[in-house]
Amino acid sequence: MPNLDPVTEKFILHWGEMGTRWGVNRTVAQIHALLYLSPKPLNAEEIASTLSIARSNVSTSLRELESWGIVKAIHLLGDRREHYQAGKDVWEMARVIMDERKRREIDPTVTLLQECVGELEGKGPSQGEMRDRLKAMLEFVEMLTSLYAQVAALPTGTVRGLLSAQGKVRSLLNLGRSAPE
Amino acid sequence: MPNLDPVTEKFILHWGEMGTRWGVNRTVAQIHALLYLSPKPLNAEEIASTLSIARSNVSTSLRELESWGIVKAIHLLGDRREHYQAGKDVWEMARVIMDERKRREIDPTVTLLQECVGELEGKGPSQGEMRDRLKAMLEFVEMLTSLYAQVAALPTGTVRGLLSAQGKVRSLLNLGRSAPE
DNA sequence: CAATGATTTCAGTCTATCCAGAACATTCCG
DNA sequence: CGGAATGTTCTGGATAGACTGAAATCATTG
Repeated sequence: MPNLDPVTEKFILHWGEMGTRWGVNRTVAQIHALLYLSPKPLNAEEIASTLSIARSNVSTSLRELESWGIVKAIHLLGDRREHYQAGKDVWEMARVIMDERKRREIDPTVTLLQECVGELEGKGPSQGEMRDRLKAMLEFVEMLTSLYAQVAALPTGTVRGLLSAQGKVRSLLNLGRSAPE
Repeated sequence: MPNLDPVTEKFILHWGEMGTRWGVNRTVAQIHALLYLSPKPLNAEEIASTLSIARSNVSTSLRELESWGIVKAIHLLGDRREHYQAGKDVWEMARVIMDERKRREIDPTVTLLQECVGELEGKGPSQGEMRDRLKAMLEFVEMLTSLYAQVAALPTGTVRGLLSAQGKVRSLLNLGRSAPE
């Protein structure tokens, strides 16, 4: 396979490193980076040779990426092999990833916190402080969830507009509350 | 040291597990969970025996937590040992962690993306698509950064209010743009 | 239904990270 | 100064997870 363009390689390596810092397998992240930049869908063999990793590794990593919903397999006419491509809309990609991490990690955490708070109800004031802390944590996570859900539901373009308008969030949020300072 | 309350233990174990999923050492996360729930500051020895880990491990983990700025060492009168306590305000805690991860991970990513885009300027249209992708990614990260900065700058109470008002974000954001649907 | 091509599964190996324990350093007090 | 208490650094062993290569499975086509 053609040797990697230096810029592509740089990006792939960084993306892989970034993955490990956020609990994503390095290889999985690298494959995703490669597919994201690739102008055309790639088959498993191309991915393996480009990144110098075993085909079996590519196979499992691709399944992982598919389970996250950010890589799709497609078929090309006249080619039996599966070809893979990554979603190109970064906002959509982020939304899918966040949804999935919420489902896998945040939701169970909310459940656990609810259990913890529940089990402490009726306990003496000796544990009152602890219960308050757990409650605060629970409320925080629920708040984040709600905030994210609202932002994620917005049409893509709307949120993009925030970039151009510094301070917009503050002024907007103030509207619904007490008088602006 | 007194055996752990079952609820505390449950929370600590979950928090440790959660940490590993987000690139945080399990022990580090567990110590943080313990300190967050503890009604009083704990010294290294207490932490070690409560969690059944080596003192050396506690020492390095505490330094890690201090470097993140979410655990502080304090001194008690008449006690030579250092005692450690975690910040109690979850919103503030999240802000500190996000700031730090931005500094350590997002900022370098922005730099790298800028380099990548820069190196592709002037290259032929063969790489045009790739440049557009990298640009899109760069803009997305910068947008997130800006959005986060704006939210983080808000007084704590303001954001909390969002929890009670479902759909508020949408209606607020619409104000600055075209007519609501 | 063989034969070839493509993909997945699996068992074992390898490696990065974590962690315990020892050695070392520092502080405090008699 | 000696020794106890506290805290840090270092080294080597243990472990979880990642990765490979081979074998098995599945699909396609003549």
